Amino acid sequence: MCMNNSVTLKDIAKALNLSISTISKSLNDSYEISVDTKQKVLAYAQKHHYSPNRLAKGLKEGKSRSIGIVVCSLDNNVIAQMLDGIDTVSADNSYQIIIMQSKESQKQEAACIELLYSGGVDGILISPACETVDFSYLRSLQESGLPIVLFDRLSDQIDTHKVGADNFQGAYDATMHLIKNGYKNIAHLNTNTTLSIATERLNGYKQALMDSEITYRPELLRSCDYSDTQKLNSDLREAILYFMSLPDKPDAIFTATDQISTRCLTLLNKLGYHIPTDIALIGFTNTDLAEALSPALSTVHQPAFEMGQLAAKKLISLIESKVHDQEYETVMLETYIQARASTQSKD
Amino acid sequence: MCMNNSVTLKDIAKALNLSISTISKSLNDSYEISVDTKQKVLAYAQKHHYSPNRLAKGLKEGKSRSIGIVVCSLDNNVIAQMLDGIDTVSADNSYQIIIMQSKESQKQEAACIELLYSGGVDGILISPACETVDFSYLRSLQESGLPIVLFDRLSDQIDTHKVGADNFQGAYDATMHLIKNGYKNIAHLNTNTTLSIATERLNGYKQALMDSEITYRPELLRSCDYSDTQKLNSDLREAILYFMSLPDKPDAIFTATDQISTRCLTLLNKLGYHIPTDIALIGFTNTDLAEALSPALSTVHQPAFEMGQLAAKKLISLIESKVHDQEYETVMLETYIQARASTQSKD
DNA sequence: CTGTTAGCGCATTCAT
DNA sequence: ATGAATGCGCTAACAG
Repeated sequence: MCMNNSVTLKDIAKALNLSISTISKSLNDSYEISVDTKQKVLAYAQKHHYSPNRLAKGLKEGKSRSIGIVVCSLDNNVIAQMLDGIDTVSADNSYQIIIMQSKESQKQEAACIELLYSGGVDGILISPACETVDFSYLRSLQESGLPIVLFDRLSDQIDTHKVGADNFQGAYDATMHLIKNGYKNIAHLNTNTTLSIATERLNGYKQALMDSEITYRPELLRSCDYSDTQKLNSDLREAILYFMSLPDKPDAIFTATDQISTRCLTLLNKLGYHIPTDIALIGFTNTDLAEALSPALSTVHQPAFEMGQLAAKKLISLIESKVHDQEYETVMLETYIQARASTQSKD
Repeated sequence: MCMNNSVTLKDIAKALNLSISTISKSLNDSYEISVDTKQKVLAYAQKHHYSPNRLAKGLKEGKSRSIGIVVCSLDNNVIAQMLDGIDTVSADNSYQIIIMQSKESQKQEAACIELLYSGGVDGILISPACETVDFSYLRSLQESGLPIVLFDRLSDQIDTHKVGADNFQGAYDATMHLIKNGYKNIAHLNTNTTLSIATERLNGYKQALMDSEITYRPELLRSCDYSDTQKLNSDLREAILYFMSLPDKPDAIFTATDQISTRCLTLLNKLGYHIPTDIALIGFTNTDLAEALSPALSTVHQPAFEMGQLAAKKLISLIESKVHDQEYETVMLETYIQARASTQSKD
């Protein structure tokens, strides 16, 4: 009987009057064991619900068949979809997933990583906290042999496999969509973080303007504090009021994140602006409810589930490859635009 | 160096020319060790980022300081909030959480539980799959000493701590809210599952009708298949069309789950019905976007985060209590009604 | 074909 | 105050 009273090899050995290693080999279908013995052992094991102790196995084999995941938050639409993708692949490959939240704090993130590392995970999947600028700890773990894959929020501070969305293109497409639909004065709401996804989305926006020969107006860009919902809401509110107070006010807004997109819509409604006649709106978001919103919201959709799947696949391949000399690659999955009423053509 | 190249007791012992047990005792601040030695050991350990191997520790101590969680799906608003609550409490108490999805399949759920059990988790938090009717496996684990707590979806097939929402009252309040606002012909959309939360919500609805002296009309109750989104959508569509074709058609719908509520709203809009003039709508859902929907959706809100927190607390107390003779209790957390445009008063 | 032994990293009991 | 020895459950090298 082991820690949780389950049957162990020893128990079976005793019951069957065989040695522990014979049992182990039988259960692992070793060629050394006679068919007869194997059957006896297997039968007993099944009858008594034997299942190997993963802790012991992990300790012995130097791995735990578990993957550590660090995300900023669990209560988040897009992240939930990514986790779902990660879990699908992990489960298929018999890896358990251990999930931890950084809550956007670099310090807490480090604690998560440390805990996962000492917990003996075989690898780590991480979407860094927006605070995180220092990747030296992660790098040091990597150098000592721990496979790491970045997903969603990427960074060039560490050399490894990375799986994200093509944020530049997504932002470019969204802005172009607005322009094609007759909107020329396009504001942009982004986060005040240094995350690459923020910069890429901003750059996509700028490039679309440039390609359309629309002058970029710095006053139409506002960066909002992401630290908490309260602060985000007040920043957004302020930004919107500012935009609408401009002499040459915008006729459309492109929003850079799930949170910002949906909250912006809510705020515009609350402030009494009519979408899209007063102002059009398109934003990054994965919510299923986009079409049920008032008005139906045009969105840039990220392949979140697929990102999770691919990131998990990359990590598992890293874990299971003996030679660690594969070229690291960065994959950017395509986003797509879902046009709805909030960006109805002006014509 | 252990499995992931981290420093072990042995390494420190060798480096400091001391025995392993001295190192172990120093790090555990044993009274047997001199202050001098302790300091030396501690200094070395910190410098080299020693962290105990959880696998080894778990194997030795017969526990892993980890909690297994089984939910039907990760990609779900309400569940994400519950997981967030669970994680908060778990992290505070230095427990890692291992999350698995049953995808509503009893078979897969059993596999999850087995995996968690053999993984040496100290306890299991489970919200059973809607397919699950047989709790004997879970009971047998419990009998062999594994602490188990049910949350959200409860069952009387197993005797343990249970944390859920007061579904009866929530449904009662929602129905009463409709009645007070002048709606008398109230339809109800529920799942076709045998889950107690489904029955409780149905009973709350019925009781409210009864208390208001409104006759319950069986034709105004439809149960939809929950097996997949496709099926759910088509069932809902059919149900709505059926309701609206009735000679004495309903003037309001009360929906029993997050999925049903939001999809029902989307479908009503698509089918061209105006809410609430053609038909009012209130439902269980926790989405932040309720007020941004078209129209703003009245909801029954569940304290999902708190449910998660409380369930985790209960489980940890079960794990850490030496004597397993505490009385099991079932806690039902209060829901609350958020009234919005979709149930505007008829007057 | 089966059994013995060793060792993964740790805590702990029992010497010294 | 320190160290040697044991065992948690498992696999694997080696012996018989």
